[in-house]
Amino acid sequence: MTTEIWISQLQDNGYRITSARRAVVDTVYGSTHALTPIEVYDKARKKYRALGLVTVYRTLEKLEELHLIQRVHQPIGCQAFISAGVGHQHLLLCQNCGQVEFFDGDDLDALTKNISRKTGYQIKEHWLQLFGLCINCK
Amino acid sequence: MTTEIWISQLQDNGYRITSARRAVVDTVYGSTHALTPIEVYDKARKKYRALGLVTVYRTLEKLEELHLIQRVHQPIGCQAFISAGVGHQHLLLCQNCGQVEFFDGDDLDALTKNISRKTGYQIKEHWLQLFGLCINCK
DNA sequence: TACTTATTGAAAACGATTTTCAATAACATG
DNA sequence: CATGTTATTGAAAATCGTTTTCAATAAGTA
Repeated sequence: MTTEIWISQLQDNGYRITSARRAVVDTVYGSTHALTPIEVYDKARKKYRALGLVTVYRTLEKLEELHLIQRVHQPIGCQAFISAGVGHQHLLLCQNCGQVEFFDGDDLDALTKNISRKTGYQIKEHWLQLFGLCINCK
Repeated sequence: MTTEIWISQLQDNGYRITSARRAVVDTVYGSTHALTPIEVYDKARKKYRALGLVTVYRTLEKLEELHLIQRVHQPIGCQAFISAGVGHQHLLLCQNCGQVEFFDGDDLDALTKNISRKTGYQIKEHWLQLFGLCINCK
């Protein structure tokens, strides 16, 4: 698993491969922390000085569109991104250091069926996020 | 259950009761849809024309601080507010009409214990939101 | 009724994001 | 490998949502 997977995904979808995009991909891919556009910009500029913030926004937009990254919602704000897990996964965030972990325990079927019956809603999607302290921080 | 409950909550916490605040409270209280500051502004101005947008922001801030309203996170954005349910509750949103419903099925204890064991995290909080189609829209 | 002080709305400031635009570089073609 | 087309770039300007500043006003107290 390398950044080349994302690069080929971009390529396969008709996007050109540039130094700017490589720098953004290298920064976001494999990060264990959700990064805001500015944070991506600061980090990526260490690899490619000429990078512009606008390009960071545009590249993140494309990566999200291809489902390679996903937006992370937090009490502080909802502008940060993390590489998307494979398949349907949920997030577990450390409230202290910000580390993000994935889990896929989808025991929610019983719950959603139950709610569906009670409310009459046809449930299509769910968001589940856990917050806590990681092994190092607790 | 009337808006007077929120009014007294504000009063009890040392805030003065003004026409502007009444208009905002009247608008948000009991709304079945999550409302953004601008939406609150537009609706509330029908009750009190002199209302300023700034006051809407400031009043929403206070209502949130008193846990009378809560922020609703959606794919479109995270600026909308809805009156908070009593106790620990989760949201169910209609993807078509935007109606918001509460449910409290907290069968998540087993799930969180499971994840906690697997990941080593000490889990403190969780966010769960369901999306679907309400009875009228499906 | 008068006084103190929180609250107000307007305007300005601010920060994050988007748009515009001319220069540049990716990559397909010859 | 050279050339041409066109997506992509970064800078600057524009825009949007939100916050701050400030003098005028009105709520609640004495």
